[in-house]
Amino acid sequence: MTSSIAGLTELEGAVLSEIHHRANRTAFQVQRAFQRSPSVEWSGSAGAVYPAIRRLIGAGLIAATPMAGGRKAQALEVTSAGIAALTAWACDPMRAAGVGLDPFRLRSGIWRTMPDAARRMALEAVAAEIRRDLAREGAVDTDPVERTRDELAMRLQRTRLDWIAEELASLA
Amino acid sequence: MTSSIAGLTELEGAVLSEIHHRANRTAFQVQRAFQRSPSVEWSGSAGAVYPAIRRLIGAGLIAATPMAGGRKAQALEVTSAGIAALTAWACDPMRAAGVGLDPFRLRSGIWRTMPDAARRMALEAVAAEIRRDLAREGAVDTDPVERTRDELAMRLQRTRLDWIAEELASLA
DNA sequence: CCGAACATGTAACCTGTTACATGATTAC
DNA sequence: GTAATCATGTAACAGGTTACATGTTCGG
Repeated sequence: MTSSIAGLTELEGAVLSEIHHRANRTAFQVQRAFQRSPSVEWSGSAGAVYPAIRRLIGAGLIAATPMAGGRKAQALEVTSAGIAALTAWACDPMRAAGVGLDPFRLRSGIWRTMPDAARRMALEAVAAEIRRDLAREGAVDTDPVERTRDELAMRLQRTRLDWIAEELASLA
Repeated sequence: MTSSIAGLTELEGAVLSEIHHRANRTAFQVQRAFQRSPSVEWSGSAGAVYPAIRRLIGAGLIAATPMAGGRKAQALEVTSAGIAALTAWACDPMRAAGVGLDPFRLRSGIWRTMPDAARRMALEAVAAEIRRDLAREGAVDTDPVERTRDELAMRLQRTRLDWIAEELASLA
């Protein structure tokens, strides 16, 4: 119980999950996973990932052991304390049920204030972008954890498309 | 065109919208609106709102005029440049279509890795919290912009509830 | 041998958070 | 008069972003 971290941040939880549930054992692999994932909002910048991992190691939630081979790489592993923290973070109902930062939702009210022509154009542009996103997401991820996240992202996008369709219909 | 702000942040856009589309004319009213709104993720802290307004004034997107009466209050108004910036911000398809920071989505994959009993408990706790949120949101907002946002928040929560129901059904 | 990918980090900067400070006005 | 609300701000801190620095290893 060396943990000095009371509640994990979203990034810290995501990092723990990345190491524990997915095959990412080095800090670099964790960072790259964030960079490649199109659905995650963070940039996966080194200036965020490496300090986060250092914090987690300091708190005893991650253990780092030098890897065999010439590479400087350190093999990361989530400790039992880390698993407990990760579970607590993932299962906190208050945080899980939060709406989060939803750029679409934030803008939705504003679109309704716009004149019909501009509104229609804006809605159709966003719908096109969402369809592009859905097509991209069609490439199935091999990892079950990420696949589940993609699945929910697609549901969210379909919900948005439905809403846009209703808005456009109300304009016609 | 004194604007030194290239792209508005989410908070800056929300502040402009708050002043322009809703009746909030002073910095204090804007701040309070953020604090009261249960759906917005930011805390509506003075340390965020006041500097944001100062930036927007500096960029010429907001005009501030002293209000009549003893109060120190300044009446804020979105300038024409501000309206243009707000519209551009609201209608940028890339940003509007983004998934955002979704705590539920981030955790969804992790829940699937949990043993059935714990998973069921976690899912039901989150579902209960979502239902509580939906009940709260039932209180209809008088403002059309905020009401639209609430409506979308409720859709999102219902989508989540559906997903949880399917997950629980697959466990049975 | 050379470029791409691996691997780890640091520094300056920006923005949001909490917590505090200050004072005026209004309702009771 | 005194408590609540209005109104504006600052300071210390936390955390993420970009951009840079550094060196290794592997494939062609």
